[in-house]
Amino acid sequence: MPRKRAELEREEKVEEILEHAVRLVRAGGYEELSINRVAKDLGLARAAVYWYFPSRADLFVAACERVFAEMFAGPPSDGGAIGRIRWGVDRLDGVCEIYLALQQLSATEQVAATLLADIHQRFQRGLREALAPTVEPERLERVVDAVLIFAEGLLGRRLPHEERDRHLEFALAALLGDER
Amino acid sequence: MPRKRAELEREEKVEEILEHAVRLVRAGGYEELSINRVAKDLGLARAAVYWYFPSRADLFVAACERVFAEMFAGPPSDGGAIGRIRWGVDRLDGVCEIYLALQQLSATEQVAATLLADIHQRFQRGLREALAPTVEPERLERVVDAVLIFAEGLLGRRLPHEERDRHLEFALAALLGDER
DNA sequence: ACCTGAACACCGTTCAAGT
DNA sequence: ACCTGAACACCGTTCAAGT
Repeated sequence: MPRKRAELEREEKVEEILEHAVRLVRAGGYEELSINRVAKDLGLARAAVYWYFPSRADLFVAACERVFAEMFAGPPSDGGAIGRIRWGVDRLDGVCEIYLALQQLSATEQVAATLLADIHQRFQRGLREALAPTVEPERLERVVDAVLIFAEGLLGRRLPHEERDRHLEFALAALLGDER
Repeated sequence: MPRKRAELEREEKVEEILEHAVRLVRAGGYEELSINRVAKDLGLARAAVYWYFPSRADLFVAACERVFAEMFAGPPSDGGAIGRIRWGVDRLDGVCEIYLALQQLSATEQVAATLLADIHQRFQRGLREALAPTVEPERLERVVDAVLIFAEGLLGRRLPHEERDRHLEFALAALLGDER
């Protein structure tokens, strides 16, 4: 379908705002992202931003969408199940503040809740793949959920890498059934 | 030690502010607690509040201290290990938003981090007591940590009571060793 | 010691007015 | 369609000035 020139220009502007929003969010989560800041940095009036994004929350969620898309775009790890999961938790830890902010926002903002549900599904798919060879089929779905919930719990702790790994390894051993 | 009249009056004022802060925090977490709101409701100038609490974060943490003290003051459950843990998660869920806000604040505010560490310790003590009869001593400490981390992960999900219990039960069965 | 009023430097959002 | 400037209703914090 052929695009009108006006549509292209609009998309460029959206792109410009979104890119800057991603930069701010990466730097300091939801707190650092303010409509005022975006407008000032881009040389716009504050109100102009609202022509492209209906609210701060919407802009944040749009930026999150980008951040998490890039996170999932990375190459899948090649280790065993535990190696892959550790790698996933590492990736998630890299956007820890953003994830927790999105989680918090999802309590009041539908867009945030929708994106979060989507992210959950993608993690669940990855976990299912990683764990399918090791876990009995009838336990698989519940183990997947449990691992994800535990990983989210770990995230909130903001532990040093090493300690985080210790907890993760222990929980995985228990959840995957530690008869080896 | 005998108290001076001035000291008593000061404590009464602190008490008044703190009580109102607790009310606001209970109603809507960190977001709902604003210095302006406290001042207006109590008929003070905004700046006056700073005579008793150095910042909004400090006032929030002081209010949290109250909320969690009351939470721990409740009667200990009488069920088995799993019953007691379920009961604890229930209590924690009752102050879910406050707990998550405190967790978030603990990333930047020392007072918050200190209180959170204290709360962790109290939960760990409770869990240790509940699990000591069921879990081998050398695994106990790590199981305690894992259960608490899992519970925190559950908290962030804001699931309906029933679904939360399902996940908790599954994780506990795995972590406590499900050979029964 | 305690409190006020004003100020500073921010917010998100709305809206009439311009181009 | 896109953008501005001003306005509204908030924030947290500081500080000189009062009692």
